[in-house]
Amino acid sequence: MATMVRPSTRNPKLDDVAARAGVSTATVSRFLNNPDIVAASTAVRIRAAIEEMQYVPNLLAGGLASSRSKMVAVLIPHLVDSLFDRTIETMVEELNAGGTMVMLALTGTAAGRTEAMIRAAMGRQVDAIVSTAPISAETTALIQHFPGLFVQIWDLPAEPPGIAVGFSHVEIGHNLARFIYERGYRRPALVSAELGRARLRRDGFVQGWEAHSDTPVKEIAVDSPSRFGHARRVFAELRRQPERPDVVVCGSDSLAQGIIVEANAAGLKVPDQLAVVGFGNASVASDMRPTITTVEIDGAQIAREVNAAVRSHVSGVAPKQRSVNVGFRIIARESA
Amino acid sequence: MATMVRPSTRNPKLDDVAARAGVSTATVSRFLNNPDIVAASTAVRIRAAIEEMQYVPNLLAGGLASSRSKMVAVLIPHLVDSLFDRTIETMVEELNAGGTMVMLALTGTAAGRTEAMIRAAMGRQVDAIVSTAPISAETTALIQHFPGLFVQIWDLPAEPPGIAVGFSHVEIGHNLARFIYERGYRRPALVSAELGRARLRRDGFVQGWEAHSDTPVKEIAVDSPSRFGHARRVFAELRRQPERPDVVVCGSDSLAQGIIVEANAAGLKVPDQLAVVGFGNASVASDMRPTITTVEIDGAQIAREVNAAVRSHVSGVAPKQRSVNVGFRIIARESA
DNA sequence: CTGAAAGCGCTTACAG
DNA sequence: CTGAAAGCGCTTACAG
Repeated sequence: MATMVRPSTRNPKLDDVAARAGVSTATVSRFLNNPDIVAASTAVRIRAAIEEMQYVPNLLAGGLASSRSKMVAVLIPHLVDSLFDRTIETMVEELNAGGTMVMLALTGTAAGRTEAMIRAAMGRQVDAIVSTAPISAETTALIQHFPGLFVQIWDLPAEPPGIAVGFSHVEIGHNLARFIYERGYRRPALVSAELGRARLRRDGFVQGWEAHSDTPVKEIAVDSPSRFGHARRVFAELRRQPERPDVVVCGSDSLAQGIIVEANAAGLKVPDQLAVVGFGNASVASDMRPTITTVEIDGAQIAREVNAAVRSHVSGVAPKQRSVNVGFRIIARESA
Repeated sequence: MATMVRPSTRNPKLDDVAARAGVSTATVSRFLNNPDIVAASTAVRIRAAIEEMQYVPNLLAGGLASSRSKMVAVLIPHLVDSLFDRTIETMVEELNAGGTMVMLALTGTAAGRTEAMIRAAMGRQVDAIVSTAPISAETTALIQHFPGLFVQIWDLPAEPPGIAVGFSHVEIGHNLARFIYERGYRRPALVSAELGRARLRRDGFVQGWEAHSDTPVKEIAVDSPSRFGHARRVFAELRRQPERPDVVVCGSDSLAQGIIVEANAAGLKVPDQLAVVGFGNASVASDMRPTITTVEIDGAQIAREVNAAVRSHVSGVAPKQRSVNVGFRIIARESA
């Protein structure tokens, strides 16, 4: 039953600062939110009072009164082995610098938790919700009641519930097929998760490949997300093929890295005896030996586009476009 | 100037639900926060009203009134290449499941931003602040005014400002030195960041090694955090040594992985010609070829201990202990 | 440029 | 088990 004893001096509030500075609470509030509209001499006194009292504004009260919480919710499936880490990092850093905090919600890969997390975010009156998850019909209905900005990222659905910042997964698959073909490879294996966007890239790849060649694409499924640990099983399966593939297109750079390690262990030269392509352009892609040919997604740019849209939404301006396509780039390196 | 037009039907609030259910707002509030104290028949009506109106409680208002925000702030230096990803993931998942959201704040490796982020968290009235950062004297003064629980993790300072959940970095270094020696290695190289906890592990290692051997430890500095990309330079420096080290102790598993790749590329067998030790027991440690000998930190357990402390703090019970030592474990695998 | 006052949407003693 | 009412700490038209 022991409760932590606290110093009896309660933390100062706006009234205390106002009293000390000899102004009204309204003026202190204005100083806090819009310093320019306060007289310079008044500002000096308020600033001093705040400093002396170590005043920290209660942003729950502020948010309630202004209906702007200075919080943004970000929904991702997982944190570990995530393709989104660079995007999240850039979003958080930039928003933090502007005084907005990020609520991180983990949805897992199964459906269901996404809606609960959206509710949790709405309950906190966040200014925006940024989600990597595809949105179901029921969830769309919920989002209609969300007064903030809903941003779907890493994808470009035809009719996003809010706005979208992403790229075309089908197009990536398509371009990868052409790239591989033009490099002279003729027996591709595709290692891919079977759901969501990985599926879209797979579809694009298979379609694209069929335009060039009659050789079927050898497909190997892994669970999502593609990771280093999948490599052993995948490589074993590759070796079992009667006609050995000459290139493996992977769902992530870490899986590609794993395949290279397995190939080395088996005495296969990459890319001469087996070429490898990754996805995401993680830092290992350029640091691995051999360096890994991959698809670059500019996660930081996605973050910047999102933040710009959030800022303009908060200041009452609707984003110019419904969808922002940040594109992608195939980076040819040593592994393929 | 175009602002998004919103449906005129404002979102329902507690009064609306109360009116619909034919009870007072107090009763709805009780139902929401403590369903058991409401009569079963009343509960049925309230539940129905909430469901029909798709009511989402405003937790900013709730937090202001109750001074419990159901938010916890987590401060880490970076998201990418972070040793903390498993800890954060477990914390977020568990807290989310209990209706608490996590505010993620990035502090960078330089000082200064930590205090700003603590202020930002305090302003949002978070129930707890969880930080991986060492705390300066001024920041400690600020924390005195924080009514929530302050938890320092991944370390065990003698006098934490709040509570601490972590382990001894010096002890890890010490035990690693003994482990290496007992395995028969005699010319260790230590690759480590020079600041913070990496520095503590380094000190423990060097001290521990001196108890066994007169051979000095070859030290190579990298910037924080240790990562795969450092391997090329580090390995080159290793090869330049007149007396080649027989084991490399790394600051992370991904750096260890990089050293193995470099060794392979140079035709050196791991562990026969060069042994490698990692840190953290990331999933690659067990998936790499050879598998990587490393130090396991149970990040998920740290998260569970933190969450338990937060829960008890919120229910008014002081945590039993000031410090929780979750320990560590050296896992011997193939690489050393 | 500044102040008095109403209001944001909840929670919680207090009384019954 | 329930209700009336005060209060949480801000913001913001409105008036000057």
